[in-house]
Amino acid sequence: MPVQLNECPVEVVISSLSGRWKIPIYRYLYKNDQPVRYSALQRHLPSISKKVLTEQLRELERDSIIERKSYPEPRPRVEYALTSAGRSMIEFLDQISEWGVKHILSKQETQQS
Amino acid sequence: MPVQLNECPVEVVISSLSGRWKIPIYRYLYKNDQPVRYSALQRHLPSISKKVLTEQLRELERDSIIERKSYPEPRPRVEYALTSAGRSMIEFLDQISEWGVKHILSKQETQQS
DNA sequence: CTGTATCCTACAAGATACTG
DNA sequence: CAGTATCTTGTAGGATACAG
Repeated sequence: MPVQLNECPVEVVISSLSGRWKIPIYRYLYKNDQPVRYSALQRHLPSISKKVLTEQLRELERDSIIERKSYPEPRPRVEYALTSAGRSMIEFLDQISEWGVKHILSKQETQQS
Repeated sequence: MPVQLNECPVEVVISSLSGRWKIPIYRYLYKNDQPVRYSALQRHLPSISKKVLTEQLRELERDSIIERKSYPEPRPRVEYALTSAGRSMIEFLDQISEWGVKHILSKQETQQS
């Protein structure tokens, strides 16, 4: 039986987390635990350009991991936050982290910086 | 505090699973539960080229997810299998799958094929 | 402040041919 | 059988300038 192109939920989820800045964005939103402004993300990720930041945010939004709220006030303001689905990813992310610490960091003991 | 470039184990693990064919390869090795020949992988993933297959295998090997054993017999033979670290990924992969089924597939109910 | 619009580069992935 | 070696292409990501 040949491979089924993207019927596999694991592939879909992995690829939705695969952008260069997606995990850092996720971590920041998760840690803050409240809506965060575009400019705050920009400040927190100093080496990201606006184009790329917007792209990564749009993709996370398309994948229902974050949500975007716009307040077109005198001073325009946009806030991003994890959806409840996004927040619930923490369970497997924690397990991934644990796996990584166990199997990656332990291999680097013998390396010099 | 700015982002730490790849001190984050989650980023490392996600990116080690991010290749186009890595999850399909993983799934095949996991399902078979025994060493699998290069040619068997090729047959199972009909649309992959040898160059790409070899690349993906080398990366999975570098990341200690699979191991390669070569038997330079009359008819050369190479077998790939999950390492025990690789096999232990199944725990979070299962959780990812569960998350995906719950949050992705359920959104597609309203789509037509 | 929160974005687009362009342009550019690097690299992942594919097609195809050749090899020990 | 299990790969390299080349060449090509698509796309992610970055630099920079402009805009509502």
